Amino acid sequence: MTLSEEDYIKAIYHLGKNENTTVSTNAIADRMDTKPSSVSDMVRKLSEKGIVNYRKYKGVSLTGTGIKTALALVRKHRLWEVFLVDKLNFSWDEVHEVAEQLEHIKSEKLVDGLDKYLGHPEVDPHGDPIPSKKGEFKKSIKKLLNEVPIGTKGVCVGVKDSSPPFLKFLDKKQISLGDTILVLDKEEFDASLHIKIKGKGIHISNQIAANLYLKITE
Amino acid sequence: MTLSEEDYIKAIYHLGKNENTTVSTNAIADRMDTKPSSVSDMVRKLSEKGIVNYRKYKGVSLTGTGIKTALALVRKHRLWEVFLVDKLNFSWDEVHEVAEQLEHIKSEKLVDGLDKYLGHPEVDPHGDPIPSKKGEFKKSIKKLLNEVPIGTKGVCVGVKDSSPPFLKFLDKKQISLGDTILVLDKEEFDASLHIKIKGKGIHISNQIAANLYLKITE
DNA sequence: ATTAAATTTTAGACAAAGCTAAAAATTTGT
DNA sequence: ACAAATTTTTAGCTTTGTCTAAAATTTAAT
Repeated sequence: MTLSEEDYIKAIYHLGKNENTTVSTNAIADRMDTKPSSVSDMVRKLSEKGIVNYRKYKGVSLTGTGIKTALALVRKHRLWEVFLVDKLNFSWDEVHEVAEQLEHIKSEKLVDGLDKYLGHPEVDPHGDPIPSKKGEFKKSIKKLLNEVPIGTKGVCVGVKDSSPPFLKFLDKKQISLGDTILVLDKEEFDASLHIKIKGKGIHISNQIAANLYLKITE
Repeated sequence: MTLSEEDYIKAIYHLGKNENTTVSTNAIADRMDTKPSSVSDMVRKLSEKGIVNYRKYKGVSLTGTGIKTALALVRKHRLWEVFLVDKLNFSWDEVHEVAEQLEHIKSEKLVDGLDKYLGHPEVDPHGDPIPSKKGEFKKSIKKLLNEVPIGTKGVCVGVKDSSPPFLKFLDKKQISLGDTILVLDKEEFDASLHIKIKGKGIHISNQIAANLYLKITE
């Protein structure tokens, strides 16, 4: 399996999102920053290898083998992201490019060792789930913080209101993208929230919560 | 800098060992398990890029830039080896192949972070010195354990007598390749040694010491 | 439903890195 | 010193992955 083949497999996997969705040549070319003609060539090759299902002009989808390969790559990518953030103090937004390289390293022992060393994490720093060795993983969805039930745990992945005052407020409260948030309790009176973030509990208004996106795995 | 170029640079560096020694085409081909004709091609390319000095039929040597590149690769390789052994419990002899892949990952922040995370190690699990970020490092030499002065610290890298009884003895004493050994004291009477290994002090005869190779950085 | 627009595939080239076989240069043996 | 042996380079071909331009197919629009 070459570098390039692996990149195509990942692209097809991410574009196919939900299931065995069939993906268009142009979509792949766009995502990979290459030309449709190159995609045609590679897709034919992957098809001959039994990694994708392909009918000319009709789009492409991953076979069982293809999905397994894709999940192994995603697993590696996300484990490395956890490593970079947890152990080497990379920040949320610096990890992707490096993980993109690291995911191509071939060594089963390395991946297993890393997984164990990191304590078998279930999500990466962006809140996306990490497939198990067998390829199992939970789906994750994005919701506004004020819409989730008590007890929900997730990663803060975005803001709805991106005005400077709001961002400044978040900064003051020490809430940053990538932080894990646990919803402890809700006030009935004003729908304000008690949450746990960075190890300590804080109290935020419903209005704040209504502008924070949480990625949760269910 | 492509993967392949980096591999050639490392090969030339290791063959040139001591200094700006000029290296032969055949030697490179042998070490890299490729053909001399391929080496000729690549060497011409590296020469055009200012990474090696090259005169047809006269051999090749690294330029200043070339040496800097080589040292950066060696640094990465050895840091990863330390990571694999110290953090992921790889054994002495499993690390090379994986480090060979990891050394090609491009990210200054990653290398610096790894170095710091590992506590700025000075030698890899084989006892070979790790170049600093600036490319400085101590030479290392191999000596028999009974020939080094008190206070010497090194890594056990080999045996002179490889007979089963001796190896069995080492096993019983829990002395393995890759262990760091510190010479604590020498008995004048029988030249036996007190050494520290795996955190605890033990006592070994001169005869044993005379059959253990230590790699020390001076 | 037939043409126009968009998408996809093919054909032909190119660069990187390798190989084989043959030519050129260097080294060695006598 | 000169022929033989060795080493190194060149020439030409292959594979992988890419590109451009042109052809084929599908989709959309009137």
